[in-house]
Amino acid sequence: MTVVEDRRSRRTRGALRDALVSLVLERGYAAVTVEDIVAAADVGRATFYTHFKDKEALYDHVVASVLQELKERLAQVLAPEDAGFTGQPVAEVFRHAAEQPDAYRMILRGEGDGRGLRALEDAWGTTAHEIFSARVKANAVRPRVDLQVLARAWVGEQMAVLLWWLEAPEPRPATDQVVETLVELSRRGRLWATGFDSDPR
Amino acid sequence: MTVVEDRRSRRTRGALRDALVSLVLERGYAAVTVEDIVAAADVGRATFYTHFKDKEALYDHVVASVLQELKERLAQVLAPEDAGFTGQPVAEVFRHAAEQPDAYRMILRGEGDGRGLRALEDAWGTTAHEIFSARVKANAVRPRVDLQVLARAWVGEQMAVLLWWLEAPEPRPATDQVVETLVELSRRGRLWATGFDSDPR
DNA sequence: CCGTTTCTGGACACACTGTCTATGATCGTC
DNA sequence: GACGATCATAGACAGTGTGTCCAGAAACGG
Repeated sequence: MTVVEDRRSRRTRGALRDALVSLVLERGYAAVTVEDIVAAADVGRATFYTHFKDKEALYDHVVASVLQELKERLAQVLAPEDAGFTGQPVAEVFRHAAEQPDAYRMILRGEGDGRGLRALEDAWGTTAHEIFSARVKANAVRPRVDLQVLARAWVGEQMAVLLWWLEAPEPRPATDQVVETLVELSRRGRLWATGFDSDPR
Repeated sequence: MTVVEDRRSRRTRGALRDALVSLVLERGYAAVTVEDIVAAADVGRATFYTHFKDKEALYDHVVASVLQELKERLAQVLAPEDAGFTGQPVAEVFRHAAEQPDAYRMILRGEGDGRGLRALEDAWGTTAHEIFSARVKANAVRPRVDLQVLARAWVGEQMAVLLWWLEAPEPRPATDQVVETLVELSRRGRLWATGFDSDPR
């Protein structure tokens, strides 16, 4: 087995990936046919089926690639035992998304009947859970809220803001600024953002 | 034009709606065909097309029905000028979702390429924005965070938790308890949930 | 350069779609 | 309970996209 893929395969797969993503963003996943994809990628239809079983397999391949990269990045950021709350992991996700905004938009919009969305949610949620666990351990306290729920909530918030950010017209607000806002919300709560620091009632 | 729909139409449409939702939850939207739907609903295939243009139209109809109901409910809860933060609107959404959990699960999972998800996000987000605006006005402060972003984040958080709640094995945790947790997170921030009240960075 | 791998168009059976028509069943109403 | 209006239905139809196969052409890496 060769280490590096045949150039033709590489080119073909890349073209198919790009074609899928851009067509889905344009028309929606359901409205995209394999024939559309091969036409956009300028590839023979028979060729498609030598690489992927069907449209779904190509979609899953794209999602898996993105998640694989993301996991590797997050692993690096999380390496130093970091019970503080620097927002590093969040920033890393935003940076990654900025590098391939289209794929992220496809996933976050829920294209593909939300399969990519759920996969991203799981991957991100696992990281979130680890962060919260470390924090609880470091503070030696009993968590006030079930950590699974907390992780879900946190991830849901971030994914929503990430999608908003990716869909915003360019030039987008600076990554650091958005991340800083998210961290502040986690730190002080949402009421802080619309009123006084200590809220009566 | 008659006020009440013909009984036959009502029955047929209801059966189609239920069939779509349960099939989608079982196999995923893309894997469900019109033939499957009419078989499950025990309706002739020709009949389907007298009511809906295609599968997508049926899906949109279901989503629109849910959102319509939700809007009416939220309007009632929001009627009293309520700048406090009672969590009433959130509780109302959870109650509504508990009444038709399957439709909500279909939507929140992102089935239908996320179209329902986006529609729900918009409806809910509008309400959220109104709530935050009222609060900012009541406190006569300049919001620290763009209210659109804030609304997005809030809604994202709640939708994530709602889905978790709906997918949880029965008996589900009590609505009030989950809502109370969400309100607390908004009030004090997420760090509070995993540590001490005043957190040193 | 040569053996291997990939690409390709065209043909095929198949599943599902969306439309139409004629007939029978069920409705609301008087 | 009878009647006109509306709805449900089976079956036929052409059309579109799918997934598989093949044999020849092209591009690859060593």
